[in-house]
Amino acid sequence: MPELPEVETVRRGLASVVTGRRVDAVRVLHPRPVRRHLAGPDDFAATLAGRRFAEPRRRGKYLWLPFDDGDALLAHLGMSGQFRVDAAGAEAGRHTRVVLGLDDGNELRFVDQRMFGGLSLSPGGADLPSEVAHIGRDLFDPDLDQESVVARIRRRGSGIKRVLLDQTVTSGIGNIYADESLWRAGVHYDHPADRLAPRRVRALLGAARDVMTEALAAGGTSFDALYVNVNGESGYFDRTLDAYGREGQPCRRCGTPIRRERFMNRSSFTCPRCQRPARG
DNA sequence: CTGTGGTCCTGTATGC
DNA sequence: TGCATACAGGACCACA
Repeated sequence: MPELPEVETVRRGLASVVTGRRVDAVRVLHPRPVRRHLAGPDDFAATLAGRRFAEPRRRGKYLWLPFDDGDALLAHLGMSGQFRVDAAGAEAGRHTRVVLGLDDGNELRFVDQRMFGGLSLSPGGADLPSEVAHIGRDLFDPDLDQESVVARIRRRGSGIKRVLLDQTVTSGIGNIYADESLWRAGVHYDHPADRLAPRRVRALLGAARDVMTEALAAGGTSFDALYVNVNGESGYFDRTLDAYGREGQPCRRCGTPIRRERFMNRSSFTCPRCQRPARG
């Protein structure tokens, strides 16, 4: 489940291997990941050929590979998307969906089992694709105005986890890091956002930034082969998760068994003692 | 505008 | 053994 630290790990991996490389032939093996390219898979392949990559960029969970002509290849990994860089002759896995030949004999391969992710060409999108314009700045963005994020969060009446997962408020947080941040800050997932004091919201955002910084240093979180870096290696941050996936195991702060509950049609892991629901 | 719930996808795990 | 069902969930969209 690629969230900000995993996408940033991929971005860094791509930066060292695709920057300055020219795209040769492109093969689309499955049409779904290029569904946002309305002119179709063949046009997608033809329009990419011959362009040269600049340094990959990211906002939240969106990743884009600018070309030196001002356009960009926009990517979202969805649930299970991966970028792999392999020698052109190397065997490709069965979930390989799009292959971009590069001018150094390598191939950039977009691999995606569940195909929630995808690629598209963003005209003029080198600096910030229009498709990403509605996404809020993430907590690693030097231009983030944190106090305006705090204010936006506190204008919302829904549960705080729903607001954390709203990528237009601040981006990059998914189900795993939402649960981890809430655990660290001692906040219940369904606490109405507009009933959290400003200092608690600041603490929550600080916790989110901390946990994602630590995850990034560990190369990202992974439970299986669904998230890997561009060399096919998994991160190991899952060994240090405090809440997510720890149902029945003792809270590392107070020893109370972690509880799993359904919220927004997904699992939420909380400590029933450290994260009390709001009263009323 | 805000809030909510359905939908897309496939592989793995579990139940009968 | 085999079939059906649940589950994983990010982004988007329809609708109240």
